[in-house]
Amino acid sequence: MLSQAVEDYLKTIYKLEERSSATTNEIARAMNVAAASVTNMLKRLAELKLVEYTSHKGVTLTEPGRKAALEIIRHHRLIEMYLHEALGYSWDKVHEEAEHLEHHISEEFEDKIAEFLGHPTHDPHGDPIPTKDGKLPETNHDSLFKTDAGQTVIVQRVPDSDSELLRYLADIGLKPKAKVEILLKAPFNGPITLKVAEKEIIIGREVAEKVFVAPFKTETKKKK
Amino acid sequence: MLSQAVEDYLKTIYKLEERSSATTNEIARAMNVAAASVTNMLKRLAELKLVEYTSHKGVTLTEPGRKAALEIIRHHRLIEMYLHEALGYSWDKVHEEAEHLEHHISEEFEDKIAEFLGHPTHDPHGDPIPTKDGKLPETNHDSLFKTDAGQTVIVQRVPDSDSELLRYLADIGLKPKAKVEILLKAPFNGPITLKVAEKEIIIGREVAEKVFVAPFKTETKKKK
DNA sequence: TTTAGTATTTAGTCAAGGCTAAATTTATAA
DNA sequence: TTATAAATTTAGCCTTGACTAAATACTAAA
Repeated sequence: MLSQAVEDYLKTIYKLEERSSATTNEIARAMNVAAASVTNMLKRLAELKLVEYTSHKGVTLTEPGRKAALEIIRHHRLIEMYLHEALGYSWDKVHEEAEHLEHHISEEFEDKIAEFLGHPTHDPHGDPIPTKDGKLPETNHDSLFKTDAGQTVIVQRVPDSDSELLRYLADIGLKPKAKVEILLKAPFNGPITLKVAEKEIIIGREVAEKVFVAPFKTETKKKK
Repeated sequence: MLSQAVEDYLKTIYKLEERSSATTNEIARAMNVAAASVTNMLKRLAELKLVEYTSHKGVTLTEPGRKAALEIIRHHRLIEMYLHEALGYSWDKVHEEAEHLEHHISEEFEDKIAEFLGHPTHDPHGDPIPTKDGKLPETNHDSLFKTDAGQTVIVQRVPDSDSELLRYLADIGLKPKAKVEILLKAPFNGPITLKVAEKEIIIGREVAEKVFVAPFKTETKKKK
């Protein structure tokens, strides 16, 4: 069994690899530990064959490393969903609890809650839940910030770990599946005016960059 | 926050104190660690003011130590109940999962599952669940082994950690709340014949010593 | 009260994971 | 190409919790 620390490193590396590549410093920053600690751990992970490590060049996950990372991510997102759906946690509180529990549940627990939830594909923040055999749908949504005025979109995903942001987003209705019309974008990366649930709201760049959306398609119903 | 190791020691000490007193060797045996490791830990626990430690004399929990132990036990038993009731775990599997989870849930989680369960007083094995303010009802039941033939009793409690035994007990109907008539006790600590749910069953000493019961009272209904 | 046996503690190790400070490597800009 | 900055690694240290082997303390029986 992998230690919690090892699991946390793998998860972090996985997420960094998604965006670009995982270097010592980036891992250190993401995990809030000293760079020297990371170097140590990377050597150990390499010995465990969980990563490919080249000194001064960063790391990449091996196949077993990737599998392990996805397993933890599956735990995390299933637990978030379970806390929200079964225990009535608000969506800004699920991340922290899941952050601990993800390392300590058994396969049986995982299966039982997945079953209970009807094998969900996404967590409450719109993040996809890896399948048990380690598959994760490709998702590559644009942020609200990059979307042009005049478009109508559906919110797909928001960040999961910033409670304050999540409370704000819930407040203004920017939750996954919400329909959003982009009314106006002020020049020079200024505020964006949206219509959400019949209400007009104005958000700034910082928030707009963190809300990911996909185009709304009217004729999504396939009536054959 | 206390480490998992510290919590496990406190829990073990608490349970040993219930039966008699907690000595280095007994703790070592109960936890499956070397006695020297226990000595080390006892010194640390004493520094943390969680136990009173006198060299060569064993330990007793201080008030904060007792509180902490009861909190873990509350977690454990609530989780067992939750796994059983909400997730359909069989009663022989709840202990092991709870053994891990008990260290990693938040106050909020504790409260949410207690709420969900309607603030239960006992876990699936009949062990009492400490209240949030650290109260635990006195329980001092006799075992089936110590009960005389001819008596009718109600099962109160069975051990929680022996899966095989639990499966056997479930099989023959010896679960908490079951009504049991003691038909016959063979001499020289021999087999005991019981009537449980209209069926006659025969159990040996080893099992009888592990099932705790209280006298059945017909007129328990207080109709004023 | 001596002695054997048992319980306990001491001493010294080890691995995991963290840290800081110093050294080194790589990258960049003049 | 060379100086400097930034990234990374090395070296050495710390704490937690485990271990074994050796020393010591307690207890009970002769």
